[in-house]
Amino acid sequence: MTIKLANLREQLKATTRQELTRIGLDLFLLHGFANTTIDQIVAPLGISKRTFFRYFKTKEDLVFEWQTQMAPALVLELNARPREEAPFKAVSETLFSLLTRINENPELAFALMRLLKETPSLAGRDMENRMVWEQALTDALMEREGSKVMPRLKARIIVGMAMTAWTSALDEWYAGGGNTRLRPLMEKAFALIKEQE
Amino acid sequence: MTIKLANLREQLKATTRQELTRIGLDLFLLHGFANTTIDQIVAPLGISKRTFFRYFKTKEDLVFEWQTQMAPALVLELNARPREEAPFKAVSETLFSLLTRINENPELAFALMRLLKETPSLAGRDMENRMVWEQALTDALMEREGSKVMPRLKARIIVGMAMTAWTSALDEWYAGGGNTRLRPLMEKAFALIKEQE
DNA sequence: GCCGTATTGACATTCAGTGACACCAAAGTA
DNA sequence: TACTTTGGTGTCACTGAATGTCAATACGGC
Repeated sequence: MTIKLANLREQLKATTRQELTRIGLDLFLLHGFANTTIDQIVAPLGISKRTFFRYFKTKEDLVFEWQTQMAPALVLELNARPREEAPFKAVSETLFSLLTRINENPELAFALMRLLKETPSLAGRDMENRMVWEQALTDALMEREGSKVMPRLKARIIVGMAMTAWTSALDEWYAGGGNTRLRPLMEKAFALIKEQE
Repeated sequence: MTIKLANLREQLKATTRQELTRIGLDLFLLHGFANTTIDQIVAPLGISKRTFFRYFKTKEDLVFEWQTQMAPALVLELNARPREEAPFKAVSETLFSLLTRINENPELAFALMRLLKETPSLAGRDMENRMVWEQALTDALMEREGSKVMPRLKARIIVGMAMTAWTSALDEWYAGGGNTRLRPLMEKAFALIKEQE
């Protein structure tokens, strides 16, 4: 995930952006999302509130940086799956690849989920982003299989089922305090989908 | 859906509330959600902006009145299903009961969907509300079957699959301009879920 | 060092949402 | 009927997110 830094300007921009997300998330997790003002976020960096909005369109965007970058990455992942793999299997494996990301820093993932759960507006944005994922994966799946054998409704449903497993397992993990291992839960969830009579 | 009107005060409140949603939706559909201010909504009724927020916590709440009332209604519907019905079937039929509501006024349903599609923040809230439905139905399903045979993860997945069918069919219906009949689409979507190998 | 362009800060403005307080009409009481 | 209590409302003032404008500044190429 390294970004090419053309020049000094880009470097500064990148670090500022990074610092803003770091400080912002810290403050959100500490005092809550609504109780944190933009002024509080920019103060430590000594930049103006106006500048903040040149980095992020909204306060919420700061929380979802990683998530919005995810959709294209998922599509790449899906396209990289072997051609002969069954549709549901391919989509499932694609989502499984996200697991490694979470396992890199489970505490952060858990903290973020807490933030989402206790801030309804953020939960809404979260759902909205998942819809973007679903949309992207649906399109990619149709592309992959050809819209003859895989009409939109069917693709949507296959993707939706995989996402259901993903979401259910993640929620279950969160409900358990984030202590249980996530992978076995995921596997169980995906297995439950398949055995559905 | 008739509400007991205890006294004059309640009557006035009810009609004001009704008028606010009617005018608000009209304006939203006409000029877009963001382009409509609270002042524009309250002006025709001659009430103050402050009063609006005594009826609705946020501007968004005005759009989702009916949807938020839906969760308890769905639970009742699910509880009314015959005991011997298979879990997935029972949940599916529960969601199917929503169809009649939509068919009462398809134009409004379509217009509302258009509003959701063209207003990301509303789409987020929509998803969030669906999560509330899912949560409620999951709890109800566990209750119904007993948490021994129906642990939370399993219940969540059954409900999630049914919701996937519901959502996919609805999206498909919207994509088709709302012209096709919704019920056959729904039936096809639910069938696709079951035949998932 | 000089210049064109991108980035930023300062300032002003709009609008959602909240808090405080006074006011009035409906509901309850005698 | 008159009196009190209560709920709903309007007014005013305020916070904070978000956006537009414009002048100042810093970067990169020359």
